[in-house]
Amino acid sequence: MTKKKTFKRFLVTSALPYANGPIHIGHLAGAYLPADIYVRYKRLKGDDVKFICGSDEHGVPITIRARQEGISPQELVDRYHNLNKKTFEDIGISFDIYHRTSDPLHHKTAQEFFLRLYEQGILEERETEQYYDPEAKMFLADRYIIGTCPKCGYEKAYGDQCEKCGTALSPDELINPKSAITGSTPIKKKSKHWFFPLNKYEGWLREWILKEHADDWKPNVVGQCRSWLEQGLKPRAVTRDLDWGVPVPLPEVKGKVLYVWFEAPIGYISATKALAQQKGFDWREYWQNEDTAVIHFIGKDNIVFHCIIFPAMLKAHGDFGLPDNVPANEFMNLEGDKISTSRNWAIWVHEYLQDFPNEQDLLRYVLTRNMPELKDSEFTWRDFQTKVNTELVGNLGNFIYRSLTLINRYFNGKVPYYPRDFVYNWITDTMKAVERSLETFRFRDALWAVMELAQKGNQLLSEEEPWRLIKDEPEKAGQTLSDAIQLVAALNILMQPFMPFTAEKLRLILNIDSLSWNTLEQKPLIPKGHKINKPKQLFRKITDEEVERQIKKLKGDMQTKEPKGQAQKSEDKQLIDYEDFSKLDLRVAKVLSAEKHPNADRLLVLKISLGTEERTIVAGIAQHYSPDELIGKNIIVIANLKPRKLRGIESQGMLLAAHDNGKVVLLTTDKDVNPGSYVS
RNA sequence: GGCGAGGUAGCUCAGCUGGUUAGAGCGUGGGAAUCAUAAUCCCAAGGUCGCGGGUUCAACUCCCGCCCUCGCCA
Repeated sequence: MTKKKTFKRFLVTSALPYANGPIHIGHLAGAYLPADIYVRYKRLKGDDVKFICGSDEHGVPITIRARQEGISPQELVDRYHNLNKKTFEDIGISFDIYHRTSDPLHHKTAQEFFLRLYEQGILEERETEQYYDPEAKMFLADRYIIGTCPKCGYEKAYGDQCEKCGTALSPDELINPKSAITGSTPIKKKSKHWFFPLNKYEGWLREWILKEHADDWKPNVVGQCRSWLEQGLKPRAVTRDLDWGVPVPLPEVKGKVLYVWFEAPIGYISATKALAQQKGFDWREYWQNEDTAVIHFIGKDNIVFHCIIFPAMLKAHGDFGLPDNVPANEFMNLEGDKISTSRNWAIWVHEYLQDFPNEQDLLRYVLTRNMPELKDSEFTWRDFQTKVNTELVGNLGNFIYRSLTLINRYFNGKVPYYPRDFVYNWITDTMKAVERSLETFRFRDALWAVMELAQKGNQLLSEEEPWRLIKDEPEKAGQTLSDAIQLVAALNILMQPFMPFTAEKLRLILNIDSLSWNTLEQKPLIPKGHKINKPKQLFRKITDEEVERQIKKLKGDMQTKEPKGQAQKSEDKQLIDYEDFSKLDLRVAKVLSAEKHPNADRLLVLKISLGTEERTIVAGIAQHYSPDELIGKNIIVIANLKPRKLRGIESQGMLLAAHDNGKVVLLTTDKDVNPGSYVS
């Protein structure tokens, strides 16, 4: 924050989620939760803020997916638009509007934007030659062309890259190219397109990002932009040949739409317009007025679009302001692995809401505590449990509950005295710390400052022991509890942006209605004589069983997916010669001992005998076999596999097992044979 | 391969523009307390700050090289 500008209005956006799948915790922690916290805070302060989002519904992946499922693209996006809209509502992401890019208003807005650039002569017209699938009647993006890799001979290389040998390819290099969609042979076809000359904005972008925003944007954001700018910007096609999307608004043009990268971010503008229509304000105040701060919350994969491409578009258009900040987060990993939609390695938010009904704030809390603000972070169910049980239940919930219980018991629910001065100091210090952190997008720090206030409350109670004072010096006990309830009231306001559901519950218990941020400076927050309601627990503990069930669900989901992939792979496997097979040294081994791997849930460490020698092997079968039932068994191992460390323990071989729909069954011998016997 | 971000206590993470004994939470060990969902409070132990050089009176913090992770690009 180099210069503190004061803004009259805030326009906050979260990345438009692509409407071909549900929302997972990585999305939430990256772009939605931080934005929501920020917006809720701004609203509490009484600032004028609009929170904008919506579904991104165009593009090739959606058409492919719809084709696979035998439904129309519109049906597909309807499904995920509705699901995601509801998911966001249920988890408490308080968008002022959740719009969608298939809406006519967006089509119109995007087309007008295009025409403005077109009429100003900014767009460059070019004719290109591309592959075309005559059966599907569509042009093919590089990755939808499959053929034989000229380098390694792999038959299923993509038009942009061979996954086998890793070489970058162009579709022209592929031998025997086929359409990935219909399998037919694509033909070359000429097509006319319009390009946006990004290169012309390079100098301006350098100045704007690397100089003006070098200090107030996050280092990962500036760094990523620098990376792009150093490599040089090139003109980018604004249009493409496709029938699903925003049609190019030129009379002679048919079968072309605006490219998603161009049209989707305009969705922020369309959504604002839609909201303005509903609420009756002028949308231009939020996009075309210097007094408005535009803030885009996104994940790190989206930096280039929000910091380089979209600003260049806005600049080219001429009427728009530019984003003031783009606080991109890094990624959240899950149980030691990257979140992956295709492998189903994810916690889907709508499923969390089913498994933990009315416990939105537990997830919101843990995701915020571990938000990937500065680097990739890690979510585990164990950690979820620990944080909920120790911090939410043990610290925050406990302080509030014991304070209210005591005041209820000893003073009939009435606040007996006015607080002492130090309480006001604690509260204003916390308020300032939270403000400072939130204004600089340090959500974890902000939340922690709140939790520290609760801890101070616990310390106060421990030191002064009102339950003891009540016997001989009841007025002192009353003083302590009057202090405590001020802290509870402050916490109620402070937690509001992070845990709105809990804040609402607590508000009812406290029997208060004023919730504005300014109340934190009010003396007292709750007056003497105020009557509170009977307290209830705000949080509950997460049990070991719940954690285990979730972990099992996560891993099970993945396993049920695997067989499919493996079956497909086995069809892909090429025929081999006997020499290839004879390279394998397969042997019978006897299991001497087995124990759990100290650092991995899924691994067992086996000591085996090969007759002449003993070996250690590490096998991923802990979920299917207990160590005890393995001892003494004959198993089949590959004895000449290169040794490899698995979670710190070297595995000197590999055992064989059959895989069936998530079941794993060891191979063994029909009759007993000596350890070390060859298998062929 | 190029560029960017990161590699800090057992785990999850903070450490601004270089400056006294590198921090927090959890976990671990010990103690106090019993109002509170065996929750709370106090104390302690735990780190070659990825590796190797260099600049400096002084580097986790700057420079160079290397290794590893993630991302973007080709």
